[in-house]
Amino acid sequence: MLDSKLLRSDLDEVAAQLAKRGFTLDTATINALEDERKELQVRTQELQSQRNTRSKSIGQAKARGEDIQPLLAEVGQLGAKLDLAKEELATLLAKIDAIVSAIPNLPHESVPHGLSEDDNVEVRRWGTPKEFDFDVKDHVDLATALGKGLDFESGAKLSGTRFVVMRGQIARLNRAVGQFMLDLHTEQHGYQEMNVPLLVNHDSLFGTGQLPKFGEDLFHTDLGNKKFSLIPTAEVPLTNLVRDEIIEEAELPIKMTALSCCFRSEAGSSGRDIRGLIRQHQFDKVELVQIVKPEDSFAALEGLTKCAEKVLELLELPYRTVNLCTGDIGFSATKTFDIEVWLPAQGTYREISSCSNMGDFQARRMQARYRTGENKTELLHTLNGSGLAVGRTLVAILENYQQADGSIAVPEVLKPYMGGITQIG
RNA sequence: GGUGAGAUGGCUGAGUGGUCGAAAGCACCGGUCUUGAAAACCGGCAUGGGUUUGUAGCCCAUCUAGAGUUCAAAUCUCUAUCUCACCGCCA
Repeated sequence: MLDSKLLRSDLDEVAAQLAKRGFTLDTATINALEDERKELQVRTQELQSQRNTRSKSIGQAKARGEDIQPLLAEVGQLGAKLDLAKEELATLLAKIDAIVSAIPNLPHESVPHGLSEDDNVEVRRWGTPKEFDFDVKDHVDLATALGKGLDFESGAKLSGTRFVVMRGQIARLNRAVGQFMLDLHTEQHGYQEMNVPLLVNHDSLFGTGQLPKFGEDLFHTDLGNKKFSLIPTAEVPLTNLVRDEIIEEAELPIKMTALSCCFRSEAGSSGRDIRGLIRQHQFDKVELVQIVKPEDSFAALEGLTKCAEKVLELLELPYRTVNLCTGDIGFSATKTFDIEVWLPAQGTYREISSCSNMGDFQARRMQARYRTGENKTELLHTLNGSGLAVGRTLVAILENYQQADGSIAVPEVLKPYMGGITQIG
């Protein structure tokens, strides 16, 4: 959510910033509604003020034992006028709120301009893709051959397309990857391990920006009067921990990590990445979240991104890091780095982590604040990133560590998590 | 699932229709005192919004949330949510 003061004072500048990310702001409509709002709100508050003072005088007159009938008659018509004004105002505010809630965050000045992913800027590259002296297989063929380690047919039978059953050492490898990441971030990077609900309420989804605009990307439950949604990422519960809170400055920064299942409807991507583990309805992910003071957030983004990259470096998987352009960053983000891992079967780098600084955009929606040294409350900044997506890491390991006979070498750092075995198959 | 009790400012907690945005205590901030600190004393201290050149003033809203009664609601009514206790069921 953008600052409503900014929208009032500098609407044209906001529109110009948003245009950079391909979002057209209807300034004429907003201005018209805003004028109406100003007039109506002032009038409503004026009526309320009148009612308050008269009610007060009735109380005082009664206390003095005077006849209050004339006063009652006078205040009578006020009520009807006030009710009408309040109703009109509520309708108008709801209309404005619907528009403002759907406006994305402003891109930071360090974000490259561009309208599509072609304009993203690579900022660094690590590792060298391995040369294979045999025909590489993709992760589906590799894992299927290993005792149906990845079983998409069973996934389809149990649930449907975009679901998978993992079996044996592949299932264990998936668990090992998650454990390894979690241990790294808690033991080396100073994040606190968290375990959070996978079903959350609508307030939480609004807070991080999934609602109202992106409801169709989520799975929803509806049990009587309880409406929950499955989390698309642990960013939602972790970040919402500070919703409606005032944090003491000394407690900042807050750094949290969680390994969780994530659920996505993939409504807009039918036909994309149909094969394999890349785009599933359900997958594991280790999430990194930081809650920081405003002046620290861009440095924190660099640090958080580094933590995610470290996972790939320890796994010895080549990657590149990309500064997303204005047209490619997400709704709530002011700046985003994507980390892409090398996949030999596709001969390309594929996204495995997305690290974003949300600025105060989520904090304003959540009313997440901190108390400054001067005893004032100020909005926090929130950041999050995958550290990493477990399923996609599994894909990268299978494909990068495959050997000529179809077996998979176990990455050095994962051996303790795999009971000491050195290869699968 | 059943029964009962609750939900008030950063925390504890008073307040059952009329200057209540809310007593008091704690915490916090400033000051006096002190070589310094503590104690004591004095003062300050909620949030969101509107208006405005204004972090001035004025105004509005907020005592879990929503709806209602009333000229007037923290206070009365209804609904929801959450918390606690006991019972039942259960991984």
